[in-house]
Amino acid sequence: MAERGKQTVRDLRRGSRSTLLQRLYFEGPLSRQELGQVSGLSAGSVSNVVGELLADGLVEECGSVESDGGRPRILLQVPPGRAHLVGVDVGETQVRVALFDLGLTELAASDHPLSDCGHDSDHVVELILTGLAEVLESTGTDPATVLGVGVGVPGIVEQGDPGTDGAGIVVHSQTVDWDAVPIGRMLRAGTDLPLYVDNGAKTLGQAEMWFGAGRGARHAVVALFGSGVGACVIAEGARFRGATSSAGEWGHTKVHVGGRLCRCGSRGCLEAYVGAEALVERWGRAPAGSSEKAGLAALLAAAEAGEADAVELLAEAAEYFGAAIADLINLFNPERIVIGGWAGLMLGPRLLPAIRDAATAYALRFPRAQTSIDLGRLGPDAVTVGAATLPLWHFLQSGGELPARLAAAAAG
Amino acid sequence: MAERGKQTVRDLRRGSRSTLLQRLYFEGPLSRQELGQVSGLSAGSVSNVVGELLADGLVEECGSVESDGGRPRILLQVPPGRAHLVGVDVGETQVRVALFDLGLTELAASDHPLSDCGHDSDHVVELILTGLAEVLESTGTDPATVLGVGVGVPGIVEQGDPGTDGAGIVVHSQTVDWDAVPIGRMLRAGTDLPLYVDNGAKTLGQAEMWFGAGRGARHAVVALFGSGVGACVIAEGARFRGATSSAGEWGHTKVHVGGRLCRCGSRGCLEAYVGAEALVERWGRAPAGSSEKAGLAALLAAAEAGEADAVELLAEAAEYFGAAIADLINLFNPERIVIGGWAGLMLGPRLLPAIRDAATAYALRFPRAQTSIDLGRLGPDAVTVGAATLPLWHFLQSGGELPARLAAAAAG
DNA sequence: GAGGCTTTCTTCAGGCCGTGATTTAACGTG
DNA sequence: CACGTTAAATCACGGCCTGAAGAAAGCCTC
Repeated sequence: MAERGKQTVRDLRRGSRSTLLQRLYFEGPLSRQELGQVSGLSAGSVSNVVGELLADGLVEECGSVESDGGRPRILLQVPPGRAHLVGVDVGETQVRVALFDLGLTELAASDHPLSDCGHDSDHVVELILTGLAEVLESTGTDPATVLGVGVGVPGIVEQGDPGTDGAGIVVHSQTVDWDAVPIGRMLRAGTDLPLYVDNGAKTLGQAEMWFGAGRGARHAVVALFGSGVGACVIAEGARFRGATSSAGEWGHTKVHVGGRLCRCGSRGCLEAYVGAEALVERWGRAPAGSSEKAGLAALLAAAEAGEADAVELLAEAAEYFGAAIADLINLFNPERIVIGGWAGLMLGPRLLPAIRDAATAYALRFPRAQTSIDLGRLGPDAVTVGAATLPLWHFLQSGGELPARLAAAAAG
Repeated sequence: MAERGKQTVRDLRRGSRSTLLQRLYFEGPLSRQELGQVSGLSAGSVSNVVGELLADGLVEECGSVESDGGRPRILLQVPPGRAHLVGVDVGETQVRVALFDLGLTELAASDHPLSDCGHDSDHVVELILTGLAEVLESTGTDPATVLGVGVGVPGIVEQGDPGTDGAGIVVHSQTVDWDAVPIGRMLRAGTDLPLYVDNGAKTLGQAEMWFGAGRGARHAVVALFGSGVGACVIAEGARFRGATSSAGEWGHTKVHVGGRLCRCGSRGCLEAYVGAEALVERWGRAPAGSSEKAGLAALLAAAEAGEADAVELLAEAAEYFGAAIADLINLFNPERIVIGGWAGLMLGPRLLPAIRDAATAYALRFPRAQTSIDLGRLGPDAVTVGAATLPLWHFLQSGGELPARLAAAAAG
C-alpha cells in the first residue's frame, strides 16, 4: 500500500544530490568531511557528488578552516546569487510580489492595492503578472535565472495533475468568492516560469517552519491566527496535504456544535469564536470604521487597562483557542505547536500562558507532554517568503534541477 | 527537511522486492508480465527479482493462463503457508490470541477472560504468553515460522527506540490505569519472537483499510465508534503516527468547550456525547446490570419503536458524530471516511444518512465533496487480524525479510 | 628547511542494480 | 511439422555507492 514505484539506479544519485544540497542549504557552510558524516554517505561519494554540484554551479567553495595540523577543510555553500525565486502574496487588501535570491533575501518587491475591483480573479492575475514584470525589470533579472513563482492565495488550492506544469491548479475560496478559478492556466498564459500555488496560510506556516519558530521540528503544527484561523501541519518534515491538499482547515473545526454562526455558513466554528474579525465584532467597542487590526489593538489595550468585558472576552478566546489546540495535539501528536499570524503575534504575549493552560486541561496527558507551544516569529509579510519556498522546495527536493536555459548557461 | 538518509544500490533491490511482494500479496496471482506493468519495472528485472523470491520460497508458481496463441503466462502468488503471524487483542473483557497464516486465515485462537485481576499488567502479559504457547502447540506450529507477534492494546503506545527489537515499547492508558507499562520488555522476557504493539483501535483501523471498507484508499480515516471513540488516520497509504505515534486520538476532541464531563477528566469531549457508554448512561433506561452492548441494542430498539427520547438521543448523537467527522474532513482531507467499531456497525444503518447530512452541513464544501462516508465491514474480532498486520506490514515493507532460522530452512 | 605526521580530499577497483535488446521457451494454427 | 505469437530468461552496458589506497595540504620537529 505504500509502493514507491520504479526506482532506477539514477534515482539514487538524485537522492544523494538532494540530501547534500539540503544539508548545505540549511546547515550553512559545511566541509565535504562533515557532509559525509551528517548525510551518511561515504567520503568517496560525497566527493563525487559535490564535484558534480560544483560543475553545475549549485555549490561553491567559500574559504577553509584549519584542522588541527592537517589539511584544512574546504567549506562549501549554496551560492545565494546562483538563481532567483519569486513569491506572491494575494492578501486581503493587496497583491504583493517579491523577488528573492536563493538565500531568500528580498531583492525587490511590488505592491498593488486591491481596493477597486475587489478580488476579481482576472484582475488579480493581471496584478501578479505586472508585479512579476516589475520586480524582474527593476533589478535587471534575467527570467531564465528564476526557478519558479510561488503564489499564496486565500482559499483551498486543488493541485491538479502534476504533469501539466501547474496549468491544472484550481482555487476555491468561499471568502473572496472564487469558485474553481483556474489560476494555473490563467497565469500560464502570461508567463513561462514554473508555477507553484498554495494557500497563503500554508505558505506562512512553511516560512515559520523553515526560518521561524518551527526550525528543526519534524512534526509540528503552525496555528495561524489572523482575521480567520488556519493551520499548517508538518509531518515527517513535509507539509501534510491530504488527498487534495486542503488538509489543515482548522478554522472551521467545531468548538460548540450548533453554536455561533460563522462566515462559512456553518455553526460553532472555532473561527467564529476566536478569529480577529469575530473578536472585534463581539467586543463591539472598536472605533467605527477602523481597520480590523486597529480594532483588535484597541481591544487588547482595553484589556490591558483592565476593562472587564475586554478581559473576559480575551480570556474566553484563550480558553477556546487552547481547547482547539488540544484537539490538534490529540489528532496530530506534534512535537511543537507554533502560534503565528498577525493576531497571534499581537495577542500572543498576553494570552500564551492561558492558552497553554487550556491546552493542558483539554488535551490528553501523554501527547500534551510531548508538545511545546510557542509563539511564531514571522509577521504576515512572511507570506511572500513562504510562497517563495514552494519553488525552492522543489529545487532542493529534486537535487538542484534547473530550468533548461539556466543549466545551459552554467555549462558554457 | 525530508532527507531519507543514506541509500545504497542495495536498497534499490530491497525496494523492488518489496514492491513486487506487495503487489503479489494484495492483487492476487499475477504473471511476471503483469507484474512488470503494474510495478513499472522492466521485464528483465522482474524476472531477476522473482527468481530471487522463488529461491527464498516467498513466492510460488500457481498454474498458468493461456495467452492468445503464445506461451502461457505463469501465475505467481505468495504461498499462504510459508509463514505464520500472531495477532493479540487485549480487550476490555478478555485477551484473545490468534494464529494466522500469511493469507491471514485464522488457524487457531485462544481466549482468556479478564474478570478476576482486571487489567493488572503482569497478569495480561502472562495471559498473552500462555495464549501464544497454546495456539502454537495446538497447531503444532514451529515458532521459527512465525514472522512476529502483533499486539493491540488500549491506550497510547510509545514505540521507543526502533533498534531495540521492541523492548522499548511503553504503554500509557488512562482507562485501564496503565502508567508507562514497559510491555515490550515484559513480553520480551517470555518470547524471542519479533514484537509489534499498537493501539487496538488503530489495528482495527488497519484491518479495515486492508481487508474492509478502506481497500484501495490512500488517504482515509477510519472512525472507530465503540464504548469510546477513536480514529485511525491513513495518509499516503500508511498509518499517520505523529511524533510519538499517538496521532488520531479523536475521542477527546472538543465538541462543546466546557461541556459534559468525560471519563478522561476533561470536559466537552466527543466521547462524552456519542460514545456507547455515554449514550447508554444518558438514556438511563437500559435494563440494570446489562452489558453495554445490550444496553445500546435496547436503545436502538427503543428508537426503532419510535420512543421519543431514544429517537432524539440518537438524532443528537448523529449530529455530533457528523460534526466531528466534518472536523476530520477539514483537518485531514481524506478521500474516504470509514465508520467502524461495534457500536458503529450496530447504529450505522440507522444513523448513516443523518451523519452524512451533518458532515455536509458542518464541513467545508470542497473537502467534503472529495470524501465518501461509508460503514466499516469488520466486527470487533478484527482487532486480532489488524494486530497481525503489524508484523505482516514489516514483512512486506522489508521485501520479505525472514527470521534467521526460517531463512536457513528455505536454503536447505 | 627537510622530513614526518595528521587530516582532508580524490581516485579507482569491485560488487550490485535496472534497462533494453536478444535469445530461448512454450503454445496454437495451418 | 514449420510458422507466428507471446512469455520468460539471459546478458552486455552504463551507473551507483563503498572502501581502500593514494595524493594534497597544511603543521611540527629536528
